[in-house]
Parts: sequence; structure tokens; C-alpha cells
Amino acid sequence: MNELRGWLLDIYPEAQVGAALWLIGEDGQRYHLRQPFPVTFYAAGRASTLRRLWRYLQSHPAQPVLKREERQDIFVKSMRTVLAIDVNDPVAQNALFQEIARAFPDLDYFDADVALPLRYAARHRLFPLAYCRVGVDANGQAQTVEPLDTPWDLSPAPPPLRILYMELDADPARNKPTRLSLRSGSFHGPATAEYHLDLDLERPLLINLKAILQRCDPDLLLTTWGDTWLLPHLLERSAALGLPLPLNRDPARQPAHHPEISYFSYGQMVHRGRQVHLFGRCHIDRGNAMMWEDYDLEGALETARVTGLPLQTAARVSPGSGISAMQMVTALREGILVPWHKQQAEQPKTALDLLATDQGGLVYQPLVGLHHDVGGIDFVSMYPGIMVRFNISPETVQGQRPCIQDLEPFASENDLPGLIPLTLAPLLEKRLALKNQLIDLPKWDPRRKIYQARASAHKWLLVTCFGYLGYKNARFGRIEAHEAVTAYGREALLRAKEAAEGLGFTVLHLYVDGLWVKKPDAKEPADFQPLLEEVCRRTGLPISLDGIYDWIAFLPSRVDARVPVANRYFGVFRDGTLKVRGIEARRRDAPPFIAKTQMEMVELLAQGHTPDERQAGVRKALGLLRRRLNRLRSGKTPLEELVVSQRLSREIEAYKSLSPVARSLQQLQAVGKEVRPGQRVRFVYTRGRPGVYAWDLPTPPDARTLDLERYAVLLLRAACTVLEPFGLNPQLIAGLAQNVQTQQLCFKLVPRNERQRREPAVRTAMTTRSRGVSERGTIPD
DNA sequence: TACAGTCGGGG
DNA sequence: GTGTACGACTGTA
Repeated sequence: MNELRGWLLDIYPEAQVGAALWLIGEDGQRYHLRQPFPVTFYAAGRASTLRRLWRYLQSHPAQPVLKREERQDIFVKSMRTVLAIDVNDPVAQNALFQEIARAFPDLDYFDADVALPLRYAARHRLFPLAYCRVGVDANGQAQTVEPLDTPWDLSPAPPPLRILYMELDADPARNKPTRLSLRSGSFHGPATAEYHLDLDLERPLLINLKAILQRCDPDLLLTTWGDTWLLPHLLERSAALGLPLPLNRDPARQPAHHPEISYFSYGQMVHRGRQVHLFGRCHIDRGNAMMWEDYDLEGALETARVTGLPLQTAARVSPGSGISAMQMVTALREGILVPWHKQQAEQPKTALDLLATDQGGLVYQPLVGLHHDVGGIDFVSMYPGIMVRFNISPETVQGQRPCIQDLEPFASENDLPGLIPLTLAPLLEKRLALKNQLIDLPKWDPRRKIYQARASAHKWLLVTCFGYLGYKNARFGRIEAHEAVTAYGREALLRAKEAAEGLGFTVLHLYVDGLWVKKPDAKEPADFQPLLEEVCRRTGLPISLDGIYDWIAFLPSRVDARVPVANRYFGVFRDGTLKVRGIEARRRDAPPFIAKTQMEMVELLAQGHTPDERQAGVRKALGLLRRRLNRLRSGKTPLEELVVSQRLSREIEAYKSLSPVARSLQQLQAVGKEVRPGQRVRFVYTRGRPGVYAWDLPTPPDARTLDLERYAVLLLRAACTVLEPFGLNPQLIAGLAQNVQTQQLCFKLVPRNERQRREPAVRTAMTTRSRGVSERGTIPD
């Protein structure tokens, strides 16, 4: 037997064999190995139906091996009697399962629809990009596989990935691309070769591309628009011209096409373009990878390593699917039955959706206005931390009523942590370790970016785990578990507030997992340290000083200036870092010109520490506003800076009122351009009817038709948002508008109540919805 | 004024 | 691997 060492690149089912493995050998070779992989799944239900299924399977050509077993169903207290069905390979298992699920729809099925890579991760503790040792026999079959690292290693040996970058010279959604640029290189390494191919010269294109693929033999195609245009286009031309294009490494496979999809998910449409997955080689379309902006290839690799999902999948799915995968792997390892996922999953809520709103996060109404020397204090990964510390899991919350007021954990039957804490604990630990390493690394260290990307990937996984708990279609979701988490969260935040007040701090604001406090003479981190320790002592949860704000402004509602708004604020930390929430600069539909100017104004306001310096900052911000207004009016603002981008929430017919985005969509459809719900539509405001011009029309907009006054209004409003807390009268700001109409539009936006004397802010602690969880948080049956 | 439509959140 | 939170704010009718 031959021993190989290397990195596991790809893994997928192969009929009549089991698993196909692709290994990046330490010797630089790429190995296609096969491994037998029998699979077991389970059926449970009425004894008579199970007997019928038994008889049905006994004479089945797939010849499954049948056993009667007792296994743990997480949603049932006692063990369940199940029929275990052993099948030779995963392809046969899938076919058999589909067949009997149709024939016996009344049974419950378990471990039936788990993807091979996850079964593999559970059985062999191997995961994508794992460094491993494989014993191979003379037939190329992997006889033994052994991991040599774990997903929890902080500095795993970087896989020597060969990458082929494929770029187009134009966005195919706007203009037909003419040139394909190729660059080969390694992970973290410089480019080793560059090629440019003409997309219109199809024969040479395909012939050259084939040669390049064979010469470079990349492990990963990293493309722009590869999913949505390039790969489908190349494959289609290759078929039409009869020129084979070996995008796959596995010659027996065709690339897998996944269709585009628009779906509704917690209040908004989401669109994911079509996808092309390869075999033996990975393809990632940067534009179609959901979290790419956040964490790049480094984060995708990290997600694949800890979740067990194949790299191509890990890069494209939302982190919710990642956490779901991890839960399944944990369950398989622990012998807990994995329920069949009958309904397709809705996109899980991110915790933040829930944080801000209905799921029982504690929200205060802040003290509106400008405050100096404020400590911002946050619980560290609050919800995941709560799940781990208080052992919250679908099976542990069942039938238990621990006293949340006393912050007692849920008990486990076997004294082991529940499924969710078991899954989350190592993630939390690794994220913490990554962040600790970050603290020690100097700013210039290139490893910073890597650790940050990894920490960000972990953050998302942790955050979505909470959303998944409360999500009715999640395999391991249970609403009581979800409610328990928020109840503990409220209790912890209340205790933090009490601790702060006990130590003489004024609590300016509370928001789910954070609080803003101040005290005369508390100006240094050390002055807040006793509070951190006290909160930690009272709650058992780690808490940290986010920073000390030189100043922070909590904004009132625009609709009614007497009402504080929980999540509209901006401020600057001691080190000059800005924190901005909820205002125009943060909104993805704000034209860049508006967002940038507002942000620059905040930067000017943030300069200086003395009152005089701050006054100067306000004057500078006003000066900037005047200059930007003049530039706008003189037509010198670049067109692309004025583009509004909004996400379509529905098909055009479903719009009841012709909003700007709907009118832009009409224009696009008139020239045959389709935009699906969930995709973004870009447009600029123009004078007269129809008031907008779609940015992606074949002809660019005429700069002379732009409705510059409308932009002036938007700019002045954004300016009011940040200048008002500094005592500037909004009417004075609106006065910068040169024409009466603009002034009126701005003025209309300045709330009438502004002119009244502001009543003291009403401050109420409220759980926005408790859904059966009583105010101080015990859980009803 | 009423209703319709978009966005947020973290780091 | 589609199924509707909720509040703030802005635009249209």
C-alpha cells in the first residue's frame, strides 16, 4: 500500500464506488482517489408501516441491509425505534430514499438527505482543505484516510492551491464583454502567467483556453461573472462548435448547473444567480458568492474547513447553511438522528434581524443629543455565548423551566452539553483565539488580514446560529430554545444596567447586547474596568469595552423630534475611529455622493478634542457642505456618484405605485433587460417625467437632464442629520438651498415638532415582543 | 394624509 | 436549499 500526504480538495459521490476524493499531493501531483462509502439512513413511525417498508425493501434490487435499532431523536424524550437501512454507496442511497419517501410518505426519515461531504466529515474527521494521510492500494482506492490537522488549528499549513483568475472586461449585464483575461497564480503568491483572449474569436478562444487549463491545471477557477455568464457561455459555445473544454478535472463528469433563484426571506427578496459547479476542481464566482466582500477566499476556506461544506458551496451559501451543516456533522458524530428536511429552507434570519426587532432583545430609548466621554460596552458574541454557557439546545429546553432570573443553565440528561452548545463551543473558542492573536499583531503585519477574514467568517457562523434556532424550518430549530436565548440576553443586559448604575454611571442607552454609559471623571479604559468586572461577575458572560467615545450623538426621530430612535447614532472613539449607525451614510440605497459627503462631514466633526477645535470642525463641515452643493449645482459631480441602487422586492406587475425603482425597471424591460426580484436596479433622478433614468440602459444618461435640485435636497437632509446635534438650526442649513422649491422640500423634511420645545425623552425599557416569555423571563410550557 | 416601498444589523 | 419581522423613513397618489 502506498501512502500519500496532501490536502483534500474535493469530495463527491460516485455511483457504485462511494466517494470520489481529490487530493493535492505534497509532491505537487493531483490525485483522483476512490473510496467505498456505505451509507445508513433510518425510518421511524407506526410499527405496521415500518413492517410494510421492511417487506418492500427485502425484495428490493438495491439489496439494502436492514436492522431494527433504538436511536436518539432530539425532539423526543425517549429513544426511538427505527429501521436502519444500509446501502452500498451514497448515490444508491439517495435514489432509494427518494423512492421510499414517495411510497411511504407517512414515515419519518433520518440521516436521509445529508450531503456526502458532511457524512465524510462526521465519519473521518476530514474536511475540505484538510491536511491528511491516505493509504492507497494498487487499484487507486483509498483504504485509510487520516486527518493530520483539525479545523480548530489556528495556523494550518496553507494548501498549495493553484488558482486561475478569469476576468471579463465588462459587466455582461450591461455590455457584451469582448476580452477574457486570465492570470494563473498560487494562493497568496504572485501571478505566474497572464493571457488575454478575444471572446469573439471563438475557435482560438476555446482552443487556447483548453491549452491554458491543461498547462496550468488549476485547483480553483476564481472568476467574475463565471456563474452568471462566463462559464455557461463558454460551455455553450464549446458544445456548439464541437470543441471540448475540460473545465472539470474529472473527465467523466459534466459541470453541474444550478438555476438562478429569487426567494423571499424575512422581509426582503434575495436573488442568487445561476451557478456552475465543477468536479475535481473548484469554481467560485466572486460576484455570486454571498459573503465575498466580507471575507474573501480566506474566509471561504475557513468556512469550508469548519463546516465541512465543499469549498464551492461554502463560498456561495449564506452562513446559515454553514451552521446547519455543522449541526448535522455534530449530530452524526453523536449518534443523534438528523431529521429529513422536507420543506426547503427559508433563508435564515441573521441574528441582527432579530436583535433589532421582535424577538425579545432589550431595547432602550437613548437620551437624545450629544454626549461626551461615553463608554461603549458590548457583550462578546452574546447570543452564542449564552447558548454555550446556559446549555441552550432544542433537546435541553424541552420541558425544563430553569429560573432565568438566577441565570441558571439548562440541565442535560447525560451531563454532556446539548447539540447546539457542542457545535458552537469550539467556534466561539477559535474566534476568541483569532481575535487575541489580532491584538498582538502589529498593524502592518500581513497576517492581520487573514485572521480578520477568518474571524469574520466565524462571527457570521455564530451570529446565524441564533437565527437558526428560532427558524421553524431549521432541522434543529426550536422556538423555545430561541426564546430562552433572548430571555437570558435581556436578563444579562438588565444586570449590566444595574451594575452600571450601582457604580454611579449614567446609562445613556441599551441595545440588546450593548450599553452606553458615562460618569464624571470616567475618561480612561481603566475607569470602566471595574464595571466590566462587575458585569462579568453578575452575568457570567464576557463583556468588553468597545471603546470610549470622544462624543456620540443619539438622534431623534425625523417624523417626531420628541421621540428617540434606538438605532440612529454616530460618534467617534478616542483613537479617531468613527461609528455610524442607521443614518444615510450606512444605507445601501444612498447615492455615493450623498453618503460620502455625509461621512466626510462626520470626519470633520470628529477632528479635535477641545471645544474650540470642535467648533472649528463644525465650521469645516459646513464649508464642505457648501462646496459640495456648489459642485453639484455646477454639474461637476461624476454621474456614477449620483446613482441610486435599490433592490427589487417583486415583479413589475406587483407594484401598486410607480416608485422610482419600478419606473427604472419599466425602462429596462422596454429594451429587453430582465431584472429578477432580489437583484438591484440602479438609476439617477432626472427632471420632469418619468423622473428617473435607469443606469443600465444602453445609452448613458444625459448629464443635462439630471434633477440636481433633488440631489441638493438629499444632500441637505443628510447634512441636517449630522449637523443638528451640534446645535445647528436646520432652517439655517436649509437656507443653503438657493431656490425656494428646494428650501421647501428640505424644510418639509425638518419635522414640525422641531420648533416646539423638546420634551424630555421618554425612556422605557421594553421587550418588543415576548411571545410567551414573561417579562423577567421564565419559560412557560 | 394614507399607503407603498426600501432598508437596517456586525466588523 | 423561496415563503413574509418591525420600525424608521421617504416617495407617490
